[in-house]
Amino acid sequence: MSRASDKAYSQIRELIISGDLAPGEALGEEALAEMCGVSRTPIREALRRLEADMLIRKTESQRSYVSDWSLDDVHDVFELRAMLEGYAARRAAELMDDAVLKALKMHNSGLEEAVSSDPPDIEEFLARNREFHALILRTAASPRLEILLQTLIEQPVIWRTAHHYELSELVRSHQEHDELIAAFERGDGPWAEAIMTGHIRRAFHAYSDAHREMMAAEADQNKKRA
Amino acid sequence: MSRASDKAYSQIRELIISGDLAPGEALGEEALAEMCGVSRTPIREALRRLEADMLIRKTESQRSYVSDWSLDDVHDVFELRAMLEGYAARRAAELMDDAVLKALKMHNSGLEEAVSSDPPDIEEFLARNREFHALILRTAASPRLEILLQTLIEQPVIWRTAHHYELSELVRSHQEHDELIAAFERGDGPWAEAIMTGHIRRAFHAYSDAHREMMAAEADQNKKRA
DNA sequence: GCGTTCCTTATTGTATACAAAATCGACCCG
DNA sequence: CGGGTCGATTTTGTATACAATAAGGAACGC
Repeated sequence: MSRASDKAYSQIRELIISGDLAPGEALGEEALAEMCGVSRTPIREALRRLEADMLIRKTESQRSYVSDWSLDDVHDVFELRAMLEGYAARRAAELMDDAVLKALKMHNSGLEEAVSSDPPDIEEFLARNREFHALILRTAASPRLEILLQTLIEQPVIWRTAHHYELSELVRSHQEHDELIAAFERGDGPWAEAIMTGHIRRAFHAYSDAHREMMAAEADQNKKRA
Repeated sequence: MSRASDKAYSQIRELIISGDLAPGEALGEEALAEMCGVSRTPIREALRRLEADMLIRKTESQRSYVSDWSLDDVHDVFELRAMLEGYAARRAAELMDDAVLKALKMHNSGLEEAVSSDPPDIEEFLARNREFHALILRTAASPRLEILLQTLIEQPVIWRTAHHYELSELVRSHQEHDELIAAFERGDGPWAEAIMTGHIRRAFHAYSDAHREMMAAEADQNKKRA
């Protein structure tokens, strides 16, 4: 993180994920350079990486914009995640050991706490959730699978929408994690895969519902304003 | 392809895929710059892209080397390919149209010709095979799937080894393609997926056998030399 | 002889200047 | 008005110089 290009990368990345840089927004190299306090050279390197992450896109004339996502795009991503994370869970179940299992239980406890508190601590929930899934992925011991999933998981639209999930969805997530842990304890790969696939697919519908709600609320506000 | 960084990218990429740059070999930016007749700036950009393609790796101190692959790595890649290309085939079967079907048949005819000629035209076989699979992938209509598979498919170790496949393997490949086409004609997604998964998994064993042969032959030569 | 330290050298990281290309707007013509 | 062309301005691409950092090797002590 000491190199300027790394700093620029994480800085711009945060701005995109937090939504401070809105989808579709233009990203001029000069402006970013000034913002990050570095020259254009490391900015260009950061932009390349962000493009590989699919967080930005480039027009045919090489100008950079924050990626905008259609519902179809999101669906596409969830389909792939469901398959790949399911596969990861199956492999992880076969390679699971006690230390990892213990860590998973810990993350899921933290996740439950975050959900149970009033009001629910969504950020904490998301952090624990991320850790939980990352740990499973690492346990699957496939470096390429890890790389492939990275780009699918780190999607701002999805994280932002999570703040509008129903509480019941969050509780259900925690329960499914418990069931995953049970599958891991028994080393039952196919079971773990089935739970995980369902878990991700359900997450898509939770996203889809929350998204629809948000759109409706937005349209409502626009009507009032008019 | 007009930009210097693009030229550098494809030039270096070709050298890696052809094997002129051996696995493990160091890639100095200065040296590459001179070789390509451009400055280091576009070279650095090309190296980033090649790293994303997993054709090169970088040490912790940021030096670049041509990727070297263990058999485990190759196995890992084939497992993922089998799953993802299987999925692509299923989707493609559901979205197939006559034009694509015709093109697939054409490629497979070309592939058969390449196999039937004496001696078999391996380069032609590989080219047609690539086209065949690429067309299926495109028909699956999932931009992200396409991106993910790209990095798994374009692996020099695998292409190079293909030259040592048994003739019977090539014939079998052509037959499996025919079966895939039959599944596509009937729009039978699960059938297409099953064939494709098997097709890729068989390809791994063909690779593995050819690789073992090559290793044995090499060891033999070393013994003679000593 | 082995390991360590320090210095030299090679290599990568960053900044800046300039070249090439694209966008935008004014202006002109139909 | 609408459309198109040209040019000014912005933006990206490349080259080069310099700074920072890591590798390699010599000299030294143990």
